[in-house]
Parts: sequence; structure tokens; C-alpha cells
Amino acid sequence: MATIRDVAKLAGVSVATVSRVLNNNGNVHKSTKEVVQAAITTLNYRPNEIARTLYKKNSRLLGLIIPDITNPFFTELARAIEDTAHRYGYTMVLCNTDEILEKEQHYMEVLKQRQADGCLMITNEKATFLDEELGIPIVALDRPIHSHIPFIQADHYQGGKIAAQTLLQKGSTQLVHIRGPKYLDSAEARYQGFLDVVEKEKISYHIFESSFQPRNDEFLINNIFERFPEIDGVFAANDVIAVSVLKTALHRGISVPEDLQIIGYDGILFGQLFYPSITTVAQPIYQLGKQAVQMLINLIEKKETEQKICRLPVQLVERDTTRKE
Amino acid sequence: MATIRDVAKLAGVSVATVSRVLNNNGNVHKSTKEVVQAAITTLNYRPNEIARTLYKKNSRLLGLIIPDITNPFFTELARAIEDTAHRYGYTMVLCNTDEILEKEQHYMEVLKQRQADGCLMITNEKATFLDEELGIPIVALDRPIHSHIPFIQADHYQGGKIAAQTLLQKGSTQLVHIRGPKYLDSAEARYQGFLDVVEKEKISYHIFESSFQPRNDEFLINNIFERFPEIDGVFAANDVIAVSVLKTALHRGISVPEDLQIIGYDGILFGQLFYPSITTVAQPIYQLGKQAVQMLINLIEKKETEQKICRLPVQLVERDTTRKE
DNA sequence: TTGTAGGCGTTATCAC
DNA sequence: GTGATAACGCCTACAA
Repeated sequence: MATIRDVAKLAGVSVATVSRVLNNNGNVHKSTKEVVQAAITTLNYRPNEIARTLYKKNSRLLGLIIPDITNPFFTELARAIEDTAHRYGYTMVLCNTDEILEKEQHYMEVLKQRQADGCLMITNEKATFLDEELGIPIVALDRPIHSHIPFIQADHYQGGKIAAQTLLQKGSTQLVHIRGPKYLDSAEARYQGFLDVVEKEKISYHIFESSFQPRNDEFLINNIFERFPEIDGVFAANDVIAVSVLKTALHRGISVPEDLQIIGYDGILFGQLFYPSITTVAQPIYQLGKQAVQMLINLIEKKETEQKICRLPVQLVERDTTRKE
Repeated sequence: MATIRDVAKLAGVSVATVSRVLNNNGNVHKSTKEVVQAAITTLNYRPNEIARTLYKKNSRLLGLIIPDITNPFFTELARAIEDTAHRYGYTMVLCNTDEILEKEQHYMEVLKQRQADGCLMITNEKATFLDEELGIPIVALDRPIHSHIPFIQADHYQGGKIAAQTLLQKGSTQLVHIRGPKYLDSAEARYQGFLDVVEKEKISYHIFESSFQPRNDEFLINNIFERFPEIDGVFAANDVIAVSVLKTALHRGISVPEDLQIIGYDGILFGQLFYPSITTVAQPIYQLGKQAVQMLINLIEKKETEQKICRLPVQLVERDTTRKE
């Protein structure tokens, strides 16, 4: 790899001059500029980003710390984030933590050592990641960390309400909500939204808690159908659970949506591949990722964000696990 | 952030000594070592990876260049790769190209400028990425690039055979293979495997080509059922297509697997969530990713790989879109 | 065993 | 307008 020195030598100028044309700052005569550019071209020179980072202390490197890229919600988020980061000239490092604190901490160390400019984070470890001890700007995605760490999330409370309202409106009367784990703020909000609707409407309902681990859900769902054969509407806390409910119901000979309506949550792409396709409360996944990156870059470059909290609207996507009219 | 100089000052030694205890090379007296370590601890010092890279010219950074993380096969691959890279002390940068040459080239530039040690690549641009012009070691994953670029792939020819044999063995007599695009080596191999079996057995069959774009497949599949209502076995070139076939069949009132057997390909996790769950020829996805990283690291650290080509076996996963016995 | 000093490839501050 | 040169934080001859 050619260095700036090689270019300088070939162009017959000093490295300072080369640097000036590279960064387009300082004054340099038009003719010498051309000579330098010619040298750059013939040597196929590209500035060494590492050396630049060392001096300027910004790396244009962003970390994405998530539980598991294999979870389709995170997959789509990651795509949006990488797209956006790339568009702004940043490079994205992917980190899977499996929600293990040690891994999260380790990745934070790695990112810091690599002088990453910032980090997007999905974690439950609220206490551990406070702004000051980090040393690098972070934005919390979907799961809040701390009141002074900028945070972006879909409006899950509203999502829960929409799900419940839709089920009722389309004729279900015996509802079940399979909610996510209690320690998840987002699961709690969906649950609250659901609850506020069914309580107000004085509807019969049951609540169950999923671990968000597909393997364990099968047993839970079978159990629900066993104990409460009369239920005719399920709001699942995410699309994967919704799909499991669908599968179990079909397996038991229950017609969907005639005898049982199902609403999922997230709006992952896969939902439409099922038969019947999954009605869902869709998060604006791409938007979430995109805005998260923009918030983070704002934080990095302008050293401040306008709003510490950003909440995006969800949207009902009616497909075939709910009745038409 | 504390620097090595701060540590040296606090410990009352020179930076060289600190460096020696950091890297555990050179001789340093036990007592001074302890003093240095104490200083490191109190300052919470971590060596700056950027400075290290600049000097040593290896960054422990790996690039993963893939078409789209949103494709579930790539998602699971990425997880395996990140896991493995991390285990070996490498950091993984994710790059989505959408199979656009300009993006691929741009990411290669970025990786080079960041002094990435190597790169895993899934691309169709065979001609473009020859070893020499790259400057960094690469390993081709699933899609070959060039005979002298190390390459790892599942045994797709065998996979195609297995799919065809299974369908026949379980009683299908009118087969369809929805194959992947012609420019994909891996699609071609599956097709050949399928072909060799049905030709040898003198079975009636039809071949159709999918673009691997879910949106376009729906029309194709409906068309197939329309024109050839007699078919009773489908081998889809990947699980997503298989799922679309399933959906369309169910929609048309065709019983699966009684009237129509379906076999997918890849073995993505999602396949088991469908009802009926998808029988598939599973690639050893995690293994593929893991070994790809190991090959790459070998290339980086030992400057050579034993075998330029690595082919891993596939495995039939019998689920519910094929008949029992 | 330990310290000094030069260099990795840039950028920026001075002079000229 | 241009050129030395001192950083950035680290590592490693080479000396001592």
C-alpha cells in the first residue's frame, strides 16, 4: 500500500501539501494540486484510515450490540442500521450478546479500544451501562437504559391497545395475551395497552408469559388451549409467538380466523409467508434503525441530541389471522 | 482514556517496560511487573487498538460481505461467523451489498483502508475479486470466486440428489424443481443433482427458475399449479420458496403431504414453525460459517491454507411436508 | 532487567 | 502557497 510519503515523493512536494489536497483544506496552487492528484491516481493511493483515526480520534466506526441477529426483529433492524451508517460514511461492527452481561461488557471494551465513535445498544442491563463510565456515546434501542441515555422505541402501549381493540372489534370475546418477559419494558407496555382496553370493556381475558424462547413456547401454548378451549382471540407479544399459536391451533383443528383470531407483533417480513398470513401490529422497524443511527451520529458530531426520547408509531397490518369486517 | 505513558509515569518506569508486561514479552522483574499491573488497574488502562494496528499492521478486524443480512440463510451464517470471529479475538464488520458491484467494491475499499486483516465474501462477481488486486486475504463462502481463492460450500449436488431421491422414495411421481438463478453455482449444482436422479429413474419432471426474490415467486408458483395440476412433489431451491409453495398449495386446497410433497433447502430455523413444518435438505450453516472463519484466520496468521476448497455434507431433515414411510 | 529513541501514516501548527 | 516537524499511542531494536 502506497503511503502519503510515496505520493509526496512522486509529486515532488511535501506530505503536508498532499494532505492538504486530500482533505481539501489549506491553500494549494491549482497546478500542484493537479500534480498531486495525478500521483494519487497512478499510485492508486488511499489514505490509511487507522493513521487518521489515531491522530483525529474519530474512527467512523459504530457498534451494534444486540442479543442475537438471528431474531428476525433484530435482523431487520440491523439491516436498517447498517444501511444508514454506511450512507453517513460509518462502518458497523456487529456484536451478539445473547443477553449475557459479560459479553456486553466485553464488546463495550472492544469498541472502546477500537476507538469506536458510538454504539447502538439493545440490552436489559440498565444499571451497568450508564453514560459516564462508557466513554463513548450510546443510543438505546427498543429497551431503555437510563434516563440520560437517548432512547428510541415504538409506541408499544399504543400497540397493545390496537391489538386488543382489533380483536374485540372483529368479534372475539374471550381473549388471551401471551406477553413477553416482565423485565422487558416493551413487553410491559404492550401488556398495559392490552389490559387497559380489556378492563375498560369488561372482557374476559387471561395473561400468560412467554420467555421469548421459541422452544419453550410450544408447551405453554398447548397448555393454554387445553385449559381454556373457549378462547377465541390471541394477542401474541411477537410474531414468532403468533406463528406458534397458529401452528398449534391448526394442529388442534381450530379454524383460523373463524374460531380463533390471532394478532402478532413486530411486523417481521416472514409473517406474510404463513397460511393464513399473520395479522400483526407492525413496528416501523426500518425507521427505528435509521433514526437510531441518526440520533447517534448527532450525538457524536454535534455532541448533543435535541430529544432524549423518540417514540415512533406502530401500525396494524391486517392479514388473514383476523376476520374481514 | 489513559495512555501507556500515564501508566509508565504512575508506575515509575518507562513505557517500554509497560509495553513488555502488556504483551508478556521481554524480561521484566517480577516486582516491577506487579507495580506496573497495579498502575494499569488503578488507571483502568486499556491499550489503544488503533495505535497497535498502526504499528503492527494487523487489526484483528474481519469483513463480512454478503448480499443481505435479511435473507435467513445469511442471517444464520452471520451469527456463526461473528461468534467464531469473536472467539478468536477478531471483530466483525457487516456489509450488505444487495449484490450490487459498486457496493461490493466500495466495501472492499473501506475494509482495506481500515486495514482489515481479511474478508469473508458472498458474491457473484467472479471476475472482479481476484486475489492480487485485493491486497487482503479473502475466503469465498457458498459462491466460488476464483480457483485460487479459498472457498467453502455445502455439497449442493448431493443435496439435489437427496431431495429428488426422497421425493421418489416417498411416492411422488410427477416432480417439479423450482431452481435458483442460473448464474448461481450453488443453484446449478442442486439442479444437476436433482436432474441426475430423475433422468436415471425416468421420472416425469418440470424445471422452473426462481429469481430468489420472494415477491416474484408467488406468480410463478400459482402458474405452475395452474398448468400442471398433476404434480405431486416439489423440490424448492430454498426454504423460503418451499414455504411459498406450501402456502399456495394450501390456499388451493391441496393437502400437504398427502397430495403434494414439498422439500425445501437450507434448513433455516424458521422452517419448523410452519404447519405443516417444512421438510428440507439442511446445510450445516453454523459449521459453514465457523470453518470459513477458521480458513480465513489460517490464511491471515499462517499465510496459507491447507485446502483451497472445502465442501461440507448436507443432511435431510424430515418434517411434515413429506410422508412418513 | 530496564530505558531511549525511532517509526507506523496521518494531520496540523508553525515558519518561510 | 509550501515545507519542516511535532504530535497521536504503541512497539521494538538497540543501548546501557
